[in-house]
Amino acid sequence: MERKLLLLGLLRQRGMHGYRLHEFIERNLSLYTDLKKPTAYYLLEQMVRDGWLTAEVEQEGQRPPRRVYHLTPAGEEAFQRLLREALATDRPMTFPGDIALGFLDELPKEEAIQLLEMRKQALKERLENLLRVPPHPGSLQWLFEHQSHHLRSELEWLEKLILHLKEENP
Amino acid sequence: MERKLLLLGLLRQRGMHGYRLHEFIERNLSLYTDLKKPTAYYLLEQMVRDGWLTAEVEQEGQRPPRRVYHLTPAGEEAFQRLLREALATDRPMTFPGDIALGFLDELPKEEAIQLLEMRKQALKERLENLLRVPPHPGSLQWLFEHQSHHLRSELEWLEKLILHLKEENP
DNA sequence: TTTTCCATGTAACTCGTTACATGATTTC
DNA sequence: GAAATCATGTAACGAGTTACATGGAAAA
Repeated sequence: MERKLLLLGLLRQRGMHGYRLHEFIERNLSLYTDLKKPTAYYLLEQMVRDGWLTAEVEQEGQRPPRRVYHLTPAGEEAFQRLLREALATDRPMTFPGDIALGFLDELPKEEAIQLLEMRKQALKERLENLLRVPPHPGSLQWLFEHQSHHLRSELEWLEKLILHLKEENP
Repeated sequence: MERKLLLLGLLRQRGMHGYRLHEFIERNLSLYTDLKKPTAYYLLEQMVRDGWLTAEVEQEGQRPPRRVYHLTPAGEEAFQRLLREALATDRPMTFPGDIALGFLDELPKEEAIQLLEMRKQALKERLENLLRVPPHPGSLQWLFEHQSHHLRSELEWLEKLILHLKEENP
């Protein structure tokens, strides 16, 4: 549903065709969501079938025809509903990389530390890359803020874990 | 792959049949992973086909027969490989609930704050529930530590966001 | 002139879930 | 006698991905 919220929110600001939409998301929001091209086209057509969007074909010169999407009143309603729902909902998150932590004691401590240092290094680079991104307009900046808060917090946690392993009695 | 790592890691400690395995995961690890029953059975059979596990049928009295799984040398190798890989890998995470933050400014500020307060309340309860869990043995405790670190960090962030919205000039 | 861009899609597949089937056995 | 437990699975479905198809136009 979050993906539909995203598409609706962007189309609400101005009508677009699928290609532009996907391009915009790739360029500006790839850090916060990953919406593949076929998925985007599929969801758009689904929302047309559900009466949330209209699609008019438009052609410029000899370029390929475009299907330009706009919100219907039902689409606007859906957007309002999905937005409120998403904001008010706390979603339990499960970290896929975490299961391995449960078997940390199966490795020699030296090696465990070394592997975690590799993870830390990659995480650090990801954070640095994120901080290089120019600021987003308006509320989009909150996505950035949340992401960077999370990365900093993860880094902090990893450092604490590594330190703890190092200081443990052998 | 994380699911297979989990199954391998548990079976390595002692052989088990699918039902017990799933039961154990449900009881002790449901906060950190969700592995449905049919998925467990499916993955186990897949690993038998791949030569990672052996399965011997065992029957106690008139109870239903059990397929008891044990690691083969190839299974042990796979476990070692998957464990190292998972520990060293930093996985970019995307928060599904976040997209809505990008449209925060589409709502009256009062309502936005109110919705986020609801999210905060749910998050708080989730944290409190987690803290009520008795400690896990050995490395499993790290799963708990990471989860609770993350929840505290999320709560902190949400509080900062709400505060910022409240203090913004109208 | 070959590559990249524009623009839309389909087909096949993977991973995982839900709902259901089976049948004995212990518990209420 | 009814319900929950033990134990294994299948079938159908859903969301999303990858790889591919098409074909003209612009750019290198």
